[in-house]
Amino acid sequence: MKIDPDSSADFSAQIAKAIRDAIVAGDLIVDQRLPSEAELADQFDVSRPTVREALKRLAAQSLIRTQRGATGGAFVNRLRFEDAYAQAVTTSTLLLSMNAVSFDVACEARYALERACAPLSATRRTPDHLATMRAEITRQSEPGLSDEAFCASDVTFHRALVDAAGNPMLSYQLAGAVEAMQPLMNMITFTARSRERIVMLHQNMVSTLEARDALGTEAALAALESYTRDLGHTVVAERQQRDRPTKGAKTKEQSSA
Amino acid sequence: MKIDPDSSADFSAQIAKAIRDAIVAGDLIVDQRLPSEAELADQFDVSRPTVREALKRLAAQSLIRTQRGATGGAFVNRLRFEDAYAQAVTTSTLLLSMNAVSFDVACEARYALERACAPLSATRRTPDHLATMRAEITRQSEPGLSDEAFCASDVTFHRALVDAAGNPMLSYQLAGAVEAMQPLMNMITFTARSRERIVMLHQNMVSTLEARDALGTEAALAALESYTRDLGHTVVAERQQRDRPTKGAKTKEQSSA
DNA sequence: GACATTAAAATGCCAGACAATTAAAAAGTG
DNA sequence: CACTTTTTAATTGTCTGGCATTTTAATGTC
Repeated sequence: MKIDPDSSADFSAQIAKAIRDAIVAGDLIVDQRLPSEAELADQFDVSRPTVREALKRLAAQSLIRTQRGATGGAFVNRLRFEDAYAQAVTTSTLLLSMNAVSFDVACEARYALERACAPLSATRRTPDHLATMRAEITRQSEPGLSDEAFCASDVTFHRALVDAAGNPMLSYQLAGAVEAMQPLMNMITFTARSRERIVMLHQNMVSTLEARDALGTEAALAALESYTRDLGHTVVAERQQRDRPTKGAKTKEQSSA
Repeated sequence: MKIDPDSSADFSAQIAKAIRDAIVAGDLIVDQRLPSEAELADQFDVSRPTVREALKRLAAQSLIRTQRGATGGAFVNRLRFEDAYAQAVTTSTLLLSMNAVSFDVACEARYALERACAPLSATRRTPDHLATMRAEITRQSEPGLSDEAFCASDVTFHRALVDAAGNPMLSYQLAGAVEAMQPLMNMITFTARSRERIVMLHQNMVSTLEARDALGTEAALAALESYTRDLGHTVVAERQQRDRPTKGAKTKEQSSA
């Protein structure tokens, strides 16, 4: 293993890339121990702090884990779906908040993906999934429920719908989309939405799932999307009406809380 | 800002988390300069190398960028879709190769997601998208094309299909799924597949897109999925027949190259 | 005013050291 | 011999201090 001193990239970035490539290529397999930091420093001909910076980069991506002690060291980590969720949610959240993605676009993406699960979920849903969804519907019907709790319950409900598809890869891809949307949806719609209507649509979804009616589930999701996007338009329109009269200020509908 | 010396996590992990949370929460906005490493070391009451490790963790996630020189430092990075692609592809690739995800499951997830784009793509596709797809079909028809080049062209084709939906969030979510599948699909199907058939299905897709026939596009995708999964089953069956006669070994159909 | 020089600030990198942790080896003990 | 305790070695985590490099700003000179 060698690195290029003339490269524009930092040593630590180059070393991280070399190790990452080795992992992706399968040259380093799961649970395999990497050389110690001192050995790596020798191999790459850099100092130990530089190696450490490289290892921290990989740790940030959950590609390795480190253990202290005599038999410790850095080990290739088995990347689990749960580990990948958190990163996907953070990334999606920042993509949404930093790129002026409109509520409409985010909403469309989310429901398009979710509808992709519907046929599979209708086929494979188990009683457990239905029970989870029903429990969340019950929760959503409680009068004293806070807005935060309602939204959290909403996420759990939709996660169950996605998980019912029985495809972990699909669940992973959707986790980011669904969870990242939550703060955005909170902010836009919690002032205006009708919980009764949402609960009704959720009930509709569970019924169609129980009947293994894929088209019905898709239709219910489409209805929920339509309602949510209408809400978004209404809120945006209200804001424009409220903000515009005073001045012609260019108000970006960008969230930052 | 403070960190907990009793926590099980490393200082650098805690510091990275604190800064990451501040970015996600919007307390640090895009292009804002973080305090210098020395100042951060003072604030968190740790040494500079520890701060540096934390910053490298954030850099690995493209959350910050660093600049040298007098006005240099660490700046909050605007996370772009392109930056997020690479991470998503790496993560998806490793998820597939490390979690014994079967070809069938991966394939199902990929085409489910892709079908989710079909209605949008059929509505919004531009002549540019159609031209890109046609160019790739032409390329895929060249007799001397290598397997690698054929697969790369296949990815480009499907990327165009996804991009035609005109939703960057959707494109981002699908980039990982489509590109991560490439190595897996290569390995499984390149021995057995019929390029003519794939080209035919691709042509079918372009035609239906041009006609803005959403259902037709979905059907073409479903046909391609069906063909691909059949191929996968055939290859797996052949392998089992080849491997089993010698011994009753439990051969995991797991890729690692 | 234009250009060269210098200074300052910041990251990138290094050497060496010590602390903390962990497991294995060694020693002791009944 | 079996068991417990102690020691030792390996490894990561962290700190101190320093030097090199890069970039901008200020300063001086003609």
